[in-house]
Amino acid sequence: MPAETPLPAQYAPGEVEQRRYDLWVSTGQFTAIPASDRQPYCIVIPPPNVTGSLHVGHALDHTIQDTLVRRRRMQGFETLWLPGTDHAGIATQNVVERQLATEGLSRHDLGREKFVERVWQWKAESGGAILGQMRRLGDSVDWGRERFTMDEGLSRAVLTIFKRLFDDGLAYRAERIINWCPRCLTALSDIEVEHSDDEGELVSIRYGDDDGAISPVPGASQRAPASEERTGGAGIGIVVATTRAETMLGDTAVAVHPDDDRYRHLVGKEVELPLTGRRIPIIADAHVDPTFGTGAVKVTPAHDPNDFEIGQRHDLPNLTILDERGVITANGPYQGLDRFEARPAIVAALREHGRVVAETRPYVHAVGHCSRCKTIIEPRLSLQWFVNTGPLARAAGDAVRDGRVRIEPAELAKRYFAWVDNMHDWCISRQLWWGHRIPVWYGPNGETVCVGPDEQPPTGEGWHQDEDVLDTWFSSALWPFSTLGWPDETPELAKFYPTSVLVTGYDILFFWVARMMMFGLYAMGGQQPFDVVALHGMVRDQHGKKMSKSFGNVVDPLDWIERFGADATRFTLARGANPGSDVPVSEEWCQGSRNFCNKLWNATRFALMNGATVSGRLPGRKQFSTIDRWILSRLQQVTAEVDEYFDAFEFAKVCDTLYHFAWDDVCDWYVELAKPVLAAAGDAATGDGAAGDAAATTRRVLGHVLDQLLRLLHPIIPFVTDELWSGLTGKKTVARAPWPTVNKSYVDERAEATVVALQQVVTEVRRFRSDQGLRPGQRVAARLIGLPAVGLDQHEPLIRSLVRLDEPGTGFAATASLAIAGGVDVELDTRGVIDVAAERARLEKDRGAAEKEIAGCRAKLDTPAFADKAPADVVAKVRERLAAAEADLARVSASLAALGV
RNA sequence: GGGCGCGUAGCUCAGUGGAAGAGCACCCGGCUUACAACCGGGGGGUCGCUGGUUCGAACCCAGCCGUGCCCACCA
Repeated sequence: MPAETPLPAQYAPGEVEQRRYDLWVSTGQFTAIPASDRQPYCIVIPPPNVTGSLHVGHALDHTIQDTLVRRRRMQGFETLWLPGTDHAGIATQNVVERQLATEGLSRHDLGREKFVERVWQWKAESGGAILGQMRRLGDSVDWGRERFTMDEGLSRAVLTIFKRLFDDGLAYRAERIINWCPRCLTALSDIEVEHSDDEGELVSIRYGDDDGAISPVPGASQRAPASEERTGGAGIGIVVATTRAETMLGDTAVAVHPDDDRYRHLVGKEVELPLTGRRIPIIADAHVDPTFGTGAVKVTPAHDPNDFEIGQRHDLPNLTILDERGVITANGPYQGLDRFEARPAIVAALREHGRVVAETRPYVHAVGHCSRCKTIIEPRLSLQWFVNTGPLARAAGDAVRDGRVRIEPAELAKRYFAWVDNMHDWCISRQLWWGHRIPVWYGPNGETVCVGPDEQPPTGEGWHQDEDVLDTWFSSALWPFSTLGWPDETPELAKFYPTSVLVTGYDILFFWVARMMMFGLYAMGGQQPFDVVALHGMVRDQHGKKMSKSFGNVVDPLDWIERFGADATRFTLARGANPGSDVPVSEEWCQGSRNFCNKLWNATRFALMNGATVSGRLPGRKQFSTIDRWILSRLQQVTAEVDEYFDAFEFAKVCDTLYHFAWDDVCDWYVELAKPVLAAAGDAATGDGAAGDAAATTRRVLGHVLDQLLRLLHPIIPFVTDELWSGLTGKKTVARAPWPTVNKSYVDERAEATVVALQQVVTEVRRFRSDQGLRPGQRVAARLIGLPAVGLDQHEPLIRSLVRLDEPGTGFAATASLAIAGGVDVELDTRGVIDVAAERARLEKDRGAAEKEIAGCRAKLDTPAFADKAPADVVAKVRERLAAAEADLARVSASLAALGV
């Protein structure tokens, strides 16, 4: 008799999720204990911006991390998943500045101190919303160890490392050309600049005297014979090409290649700069590409990085003609114009003076934009702090090269090397107020003092601190050890550093991963910050398109959690997560995941209604039916595969394997095959010993398989599995239940082969029934032939029960014959119901397939080289296939004949 | 300009030397009391193109076509 079950027929995630999460936290499931003697496993979360909310990219990133951590926890590791947020310099400052703007205020109205106070206030009130959202997703982070990149401890870490870099000469201040955002009004590092191919206008301008002018080379990039380019005039003139005409106001030279014969005679002379009357030298520098344009370059050291370098080499003056907002400061008619207003104005003026040679032409070239606000970057000469990345980057590259750190997938290591091996110095100062202020004081007599965390800054007349703050990625780079207590020697640091794995999207390989490597190795005496970098892709829509608001294809994970459940959301993401590749998702797929959760729910519900048991040892081998041995064998195989895929970060395959095992093997076959066994015991309620024992064994095996399956799925879909597992076992939570291990003694290939044969028989009969249009309830008399040969003699009643075949009674007459692989034949008596045309079509299809197979096998075997060179097992396999196909053909032909055609 | 991928069923993707696979979508039949968020059955692909290597190629090699991404200081 099926027992009553407390479970409703459908899984309702909402209430379960909240209850389970509270239970996990209140019972300390996520709390790490540094003093334990368990093996450590640690992941530090990529700290989301404190301004952020949980988007689908976080959901993917967190699902992967949570899955890894939960599995390790079940495996008995001392696990720590450390949560926290990033102060996100520009982003946060912008948020608060916008808020101020609604009050008609700017940050300057408040002043630095008040403004920073205001940001902290904002953070206290509305920052970190994402942390609450992480609970919805089920993140098993240790909430007792939450950190913030500007909290006291981390600030101390920042000051400590800065001081060390300064003392080692690796942090330095210099006047350089940096990337400047004229809207954000701050310097940016190279990676905060995004390049795009924009269309500009290449203008050729003649500098100097008319008669000395040299025309641009026809075809622009062809080098023309030098002799023809020479002009004999006494005046000096030269033609340069530029896309940024306004910068000519800041030119301090014209450069040509030293070996360029066209210009050799001009080097060392001066030309007059149009519109200004200034005279500037013509210099020779190897940087100039003689094949580009005219082979002569205007040099603007204060507004172009290359020109700056040239200027340094030739001791040219740096003439700044733009202010921090990109407005012309040079005296003259253009003063006060924006750079993009000045450009056409200057081209027009040059044209008026007859200085524009030939026509201007459209020119597509890479233009840098601010990654935050998309404003076009203005290279700007200014005094900034830099990190000399040379030795740090080399160490960061070596740690991967020598295998101490593994990048997964390995192909992305190439990108990593390309970057760390060609890194420029890192500009770390930002002209912002929100962030770690640079701990350097300048004295009245030009002194520069870097003040460590435990030192007092110099006092007295004329001393002042550097106004700038550090790049937000500076503190992020310390995250793997600063969060564990560095620079103190804490138990956490001793236990959990190096961290085990760093999970993040490949898009911040450069921003973050490489820098953590540099600083981790530097601060921790050459110890890497993590052993493995597991990179995942970007979440995309079901057509592989990037998610964007303008496309309207953005998925809100909280919406999915609300409608389909956190587990369904997680499963959908994990199911698409192949290492390093992008993850397509769609609402339909999330529905499918929800359905899967519901399937598990109902399978467990069935088990509970039928008294499945989970306690005590499994019965001895002799008690198992072939079906029991099959499912237990499959379980071992699945457990092994899942472990293998987990270790390779192949989450998609973990999901796929468990999905099919759960749905196909457990639900569609094992449970269906268990029903008659359980029903037989029910029929013999008065106590048929054999049927009762078989049912008890089935209950125990079903309970065991579900118990193990729920454990295997728990890291991916923690909520539903925990609810079901605790219902099944009566225990509180599966969170720390031992992870399943493979028991090889349960591997049983014969049982697997037998059940495959059973499935073939059943499927074939079902196909026949379907083709014949037989009602599900309609019973047909049949004779099953050849079952013993495939080990199915014991299971004939089971098969009959599954496909509703009666024993061949008196008057049985075979009217159809199903030839099934392995020599099994099912003869059916379908008098009165058979559809001759349908049956003929079915058989002819089978005949065609058999004939094709035979032809294929023969062709192979008749190739002499095949027999000679192919391995014996391959040849044998083909012979087997041929024999089977020939047998099939014979049976099908006989059936067709019997059909009376 | 340099580098790295990818092209397999309508869609998204597995498969990387020996019989073309999955999920979803589609078609047919079913409320068979765990589940209609389900069950059973089915159709559908010269594996981008062209050559080559091999007894054998979706898989290895070359070229081409298409497509995506990353890096980049050619004015």
